[in-house]
Amino acid sequence: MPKAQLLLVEDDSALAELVRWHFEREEFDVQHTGDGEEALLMAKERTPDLVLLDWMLENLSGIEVCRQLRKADNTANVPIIMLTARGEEDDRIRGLEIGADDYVTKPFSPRELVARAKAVLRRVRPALAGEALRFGDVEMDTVAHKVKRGGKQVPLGPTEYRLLKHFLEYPGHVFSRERLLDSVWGHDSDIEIRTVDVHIRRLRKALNEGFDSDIIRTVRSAGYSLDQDAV
Amino acid sequence: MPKAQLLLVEDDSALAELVRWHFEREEFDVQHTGDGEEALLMAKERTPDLVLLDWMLENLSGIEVCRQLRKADNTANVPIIMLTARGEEDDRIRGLEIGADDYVTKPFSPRELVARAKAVLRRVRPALAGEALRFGDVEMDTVAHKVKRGGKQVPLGPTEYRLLKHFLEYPGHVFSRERLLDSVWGHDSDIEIRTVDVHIRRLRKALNEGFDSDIIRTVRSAGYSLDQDAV
DNA sequence: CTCTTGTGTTACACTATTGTGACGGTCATG
DNA sequence: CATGACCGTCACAATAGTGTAACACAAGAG
Repeated sequence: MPKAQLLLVEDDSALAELVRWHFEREEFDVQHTGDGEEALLMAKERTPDLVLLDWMLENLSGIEVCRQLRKADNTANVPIIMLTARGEEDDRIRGLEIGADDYVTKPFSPRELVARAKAVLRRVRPALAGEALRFGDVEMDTVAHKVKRGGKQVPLGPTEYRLLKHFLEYPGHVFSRERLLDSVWGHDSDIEIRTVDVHIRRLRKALNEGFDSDIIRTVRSAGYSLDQDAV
Repeated sequence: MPKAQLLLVEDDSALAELVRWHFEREEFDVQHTGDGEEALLMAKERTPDLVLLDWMLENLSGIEVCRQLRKADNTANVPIIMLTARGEEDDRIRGLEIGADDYVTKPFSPRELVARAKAVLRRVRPALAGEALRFGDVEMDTVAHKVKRGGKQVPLGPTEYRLLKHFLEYPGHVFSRERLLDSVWGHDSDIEIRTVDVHIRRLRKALNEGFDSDIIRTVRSAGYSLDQDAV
């Protein structure tokens, strides 16, 4: 299983080390900085899977970092957990409204922090949390690399598997062919766009074998998405 | 108006009413029960968008309800926030590990609970966290490329979709046919002006199917706009 | 009321987009 | 190194969506 990339932004270095230790023990890959500006650069360069963000920073307030992260394309969807000494209700609400996914007040239990991090990750990137991905009656076991529909195993080729996985990670989202080429085939591949159609076709065929509803929706001139009810 | 469906499972009825009041004020549609078995039935019948789940229930423990919800196809992906009097770290961690998305200990601030609920929803169903375009009873989820009126899905072609999106982005604004050609078709297209009428017609037809009010207003010699009470 | 202008409605030919099956090549794997 | 699974591409078929014209209808001006 690939490790989850964690970006820890915290200027109390003793605390940072403690947190790092707990997360590394849980197979996270931890990057750390105490500086807001630097955090933004690091996030831009290598998109983390999760950000732990201290509210009080030297250069740039945590809340500002949070806002900036939400603005940039590559980090707009990265989950953020705010860490803070402030326990005021209004602050917590403000943090959540600005786009944080969770909010933990100091002093916190590192184990609970890890549990919360996993809960958030499970939601956003289930595959990283070692969770089974599922949508309707389709279930993907990312550890065993197996896919079932209605309890029956579905044989998939590697590309179909990655394609389905991508859809399962963002259930319901419509992806353009271009976007799918980027995410599933890789940023730099010079593959014909229509190749996507063919693999969608193969994926459909495999998934619908023995069923009469099609869980892949074609959105004309936009792309494809998962959908429970074939419209 | 399409609201987020909230299932509240809580056997302290005074508390339940308080929570209900706060969520309804925020445009949630709240269903309530104090019984675990009943909660499962309700969730099965009408899949909620979010579940608030008390840990201590009469029939079935909250944790068991949580587990059952995760098993059923239609509720496997529904986010769950656990409510509990227990503040023990181990309990919190256990709740999160079992698949809860968040965990709030009593006594909690209702406002914070609402903020947390929204944070979770924003992640799972952006369309329900106020990030969808809407006007009156028409709602557009730009991520899933879906349009609903009064909760019922409306099938639209690509051009109708773009046209409606444009109107929704400037609610109430009147656009001339020329302006619409520019914005929706592109300012270099050499399309007949009357084509706009035809697409307006198609959009109307699709949106008004099964309703008797027309939300598109014709402004004679000026253009079209969205309007709640156009006839 | 009648004329003129603007809008609603429909049918239809045409275009764009997507579905599908076949094919040759490649790459692991035994 | 032989074999089979898998891949990307293409050509053609099927389908959905588009623009236009023609006519019907409605609203205001005089």
